[in-house]
Amino acid sequence: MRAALESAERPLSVDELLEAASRRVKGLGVATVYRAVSTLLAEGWIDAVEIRGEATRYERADKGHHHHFQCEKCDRTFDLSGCLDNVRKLAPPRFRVRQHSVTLYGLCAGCAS
Amino acid sequence: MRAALESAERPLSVDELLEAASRRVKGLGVATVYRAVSTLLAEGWIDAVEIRGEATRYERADKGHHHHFQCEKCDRTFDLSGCLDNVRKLAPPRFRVRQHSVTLYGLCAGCAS
DNA sequence: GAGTAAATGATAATAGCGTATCATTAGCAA
DNA sequence: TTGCTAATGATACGCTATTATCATTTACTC
Repeated sequence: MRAALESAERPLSVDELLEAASRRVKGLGVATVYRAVSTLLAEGWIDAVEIRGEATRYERADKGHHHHFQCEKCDRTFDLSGCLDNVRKLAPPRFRVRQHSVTLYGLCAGCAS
Repeated sequence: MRAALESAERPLSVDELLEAASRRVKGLGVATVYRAVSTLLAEGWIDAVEIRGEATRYERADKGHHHHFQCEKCDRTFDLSGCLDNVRKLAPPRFRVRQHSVTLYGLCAGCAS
């Protein structure tokens, strides 16, 4: 399970994780994946990536602050590197910003060609 | 229904819409709200605002391009004006960006005080 | 007012995602 | 092997948001 997440270069959903991990271990069930995910989340080894209308994905927690790209065709989520420095400035006065998310939607390199 | 959305200064969820519209018309049911929302969406009079883990909100479609702020305390969604000009640059080469969303989370002016 | 078609509201049904249950299996010490 | 505990997988269940159903009401025409 860890290996699957470790080698994935993008956040994986429970289904993707199940499929990836099944290649190594046969006859894996969803329950086990959910259990592993809970544990890894509690450990802080992975973070949840939530995208509107999508199943939650999970990725290694040691990546720095970054955002995501959602492919509208293959439905996969990719990491984007970096961030925008002036995001917080969008907030009206007196609003306290604690976090933010930037998500791009479109076609990934594979689907765009 | 239209009046409720027209006078709201922020996107409303179906529940909020039901409550707001009920003040004008008595004994309104959820089904009617959902039906109205479908119609208005089809007409293009409103747009859906989807935020991770939140029920879909709806707002007038004639506002320009903008983003949203989600209050973590009162659970209301607010409009932010403007956008960041270099958002698309976050995408890796060969990725085709079709749209993007920027959402800030934190405390709104009311809840921050 | 009578007749008819469309709109409404209460609620059952569905769908997607995640959790709980529980019998079975795997691991492992003696 | 035997016995025992923890982990696993199949699946039932639950929750939330939305849609479908259908009897009833409303609106409107004659």
